[in-house]
Amino acid sequence: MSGQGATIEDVAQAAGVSIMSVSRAMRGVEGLSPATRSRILGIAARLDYVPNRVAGSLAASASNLIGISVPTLFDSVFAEILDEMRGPLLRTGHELMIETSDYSRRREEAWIGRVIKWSPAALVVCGTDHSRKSRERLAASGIPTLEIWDATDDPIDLSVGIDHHAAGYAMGAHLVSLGYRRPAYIGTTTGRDPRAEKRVRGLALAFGGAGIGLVADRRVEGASSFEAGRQGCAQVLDGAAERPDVLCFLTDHLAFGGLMECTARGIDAPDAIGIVGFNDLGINGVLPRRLTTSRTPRAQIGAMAARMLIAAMRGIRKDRAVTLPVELVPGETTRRVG
Amino acid sequence: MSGQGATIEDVAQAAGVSIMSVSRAMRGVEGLSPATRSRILGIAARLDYVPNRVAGSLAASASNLIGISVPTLFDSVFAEILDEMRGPLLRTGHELMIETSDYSRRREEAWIGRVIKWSPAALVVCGTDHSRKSRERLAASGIPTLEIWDATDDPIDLSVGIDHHAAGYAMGAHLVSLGYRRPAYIGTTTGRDPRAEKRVRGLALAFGGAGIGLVADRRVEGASSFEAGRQGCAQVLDGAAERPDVLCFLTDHLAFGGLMECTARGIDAPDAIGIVGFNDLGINGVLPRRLTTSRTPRAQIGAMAARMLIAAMRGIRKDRAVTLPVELVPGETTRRVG
DNA sequence: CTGTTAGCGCTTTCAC
DNA sequence: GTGAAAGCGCTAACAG
Repeated sequence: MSGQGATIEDVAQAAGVSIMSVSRAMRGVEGLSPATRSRILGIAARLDYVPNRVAGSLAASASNLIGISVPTLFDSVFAEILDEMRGPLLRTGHELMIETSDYSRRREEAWIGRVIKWSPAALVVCGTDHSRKSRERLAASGIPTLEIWDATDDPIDLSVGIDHHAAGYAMGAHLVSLGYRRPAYIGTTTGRDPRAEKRVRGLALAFGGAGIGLVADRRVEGASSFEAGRQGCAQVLDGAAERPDVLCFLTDHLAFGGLMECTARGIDAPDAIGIVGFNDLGINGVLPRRLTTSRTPRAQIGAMAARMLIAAMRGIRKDRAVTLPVELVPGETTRRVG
Repeated sequence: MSGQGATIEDVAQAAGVSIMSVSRAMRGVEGLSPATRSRILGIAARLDYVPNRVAGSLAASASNLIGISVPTLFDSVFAEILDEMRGPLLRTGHELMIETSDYSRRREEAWIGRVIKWSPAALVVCGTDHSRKSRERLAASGIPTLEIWDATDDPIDLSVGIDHHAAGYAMGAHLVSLGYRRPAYIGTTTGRDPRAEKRVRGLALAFGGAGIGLVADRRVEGASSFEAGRQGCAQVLDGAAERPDVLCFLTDHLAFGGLMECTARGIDAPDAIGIVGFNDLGINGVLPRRLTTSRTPRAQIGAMAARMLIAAMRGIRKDRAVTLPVELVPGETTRRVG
């Protein structure tokens, strides 16, 4: 039971028209005199009639649903992207169905199988790293599909994101130029995060170009990102044969945790060690010494994603693969050394 | 088009049975010999058949959807609650449809109107502050409805949350007992957050009992919670006729922003001023001086919410209104004064 | 501009 | 244990 809501039939009867006229009036499609249209709409409103989208979706083999899969809601990056997409998509009459995959391709694949049966108007997945079956299903579905957050030249359908490898490389090159020679990386073990791996590889490549390898590559799990960063930092400081001269963290929140650990040990940043984050998250705006980080365009990705999706649902595909720039933000947790 | 997925008819044909048998097999209902059941399931798997839930929902006037409305995804509190609910609910075959209301009763009401037409298996809304129409619709729908985060004696149907007023009062009483006499409150202007208002009233009541009023009640908007806290703190320090001796923030993230502002001004906590947060968020685990805060049971709320929902969908309603305890956590940003 | 006829893919109900 | 018939509430396609 969906409550005792009025059906299209009730409205048709009350208005003295056929249900098709009500259908047309509700959907705002052509072929109805303005007079009857407004009369029907008035009666529908009076009857508190809300069209049953389940029936509508089945009949039309199409729904107003937009399925969105993100790895997690804990990372504010995805919350920001989602929030930016929501407005435009809601305004065009869509409904969002959000899934979290926990960085699991298997879970993503299972979700695609389920959500596709809702005949969604569009699908959004995170990154470019999907199971073969997922890719096939998405490609064969004919449903507008958008890959967000990661950039690619060869999207399943559409994509908008940043070049994580380039971002990592840019930071590495920056640190090399500052004179850092013993870099360490600290991330998390939460599932596989292909974007993070790309950044590490970019970072390592830049250092490698100067003949330098990572002195540590630590993955930890913590109760929170902050805690993971703190623990990872502790482990690297305790464990590495060589004391790193710069610690590169998965995100700003990990970096802050690491910074707290260094401070607790009397290791001052940037004097005794460099600290680097990623994303330029909100916390960075209030720190006495801003983190050296990379500013990612989350809001633009979200806005662009909505725009591309809405266009694609109208059959318009202009830029299929959009790469947005990442801005390296030198902060006060690194300095010129050596 | 929902892709060229197999339909129930395809499976029936391949198995040489009627579609009813396939339907029974897929849903795992009684009335089918184990042999044919497993044969059908095998063929369905081979054909990659995924039942069309739109058709199923329409036919049964019931879906596996669970609609959930939270104010925002930016507040990690809701991300935590959602994450805890997701597992059990997914395991029982449900699909989550998450909406954010931006703390707007109007948006919540509109969403209820829409989601109800999906014949959801259950509905989750945040808090107890809904429009009259929302309450009526939910009550009349016959759909299991759960109000989370706020506690109430008189739920629409079910509720699980914390007593925000009591939490505010407890903190106020604690601060009074420590000797604080010039409390200020700093929150945000984001829509109306009835839970936050309850906490402030509880706080004010506790101080009022000692003949003390709030010297400031500041609401600010910032790019982030951290930034809002910093700005609110700056405004209170600049604006208040009397310098407050303790700053009570909406959440830990605002408190951290405020703490940074105080530090920047050379106002040390807890020596020169007290700082109080709410929720005991992850950041508090890595601070050199832990914030005095209130630990809210987000995970338990989520777990309990899922449990209550699953039971209710089976027609079982034991505890209709659950109130979980909040733990006051004295930190190192307050001290005995006066 | 408006209405009629067929379904969408599944589940309910009732036979067998 | 299994199947046939009759919809769920709506929209596509066509007729007038």
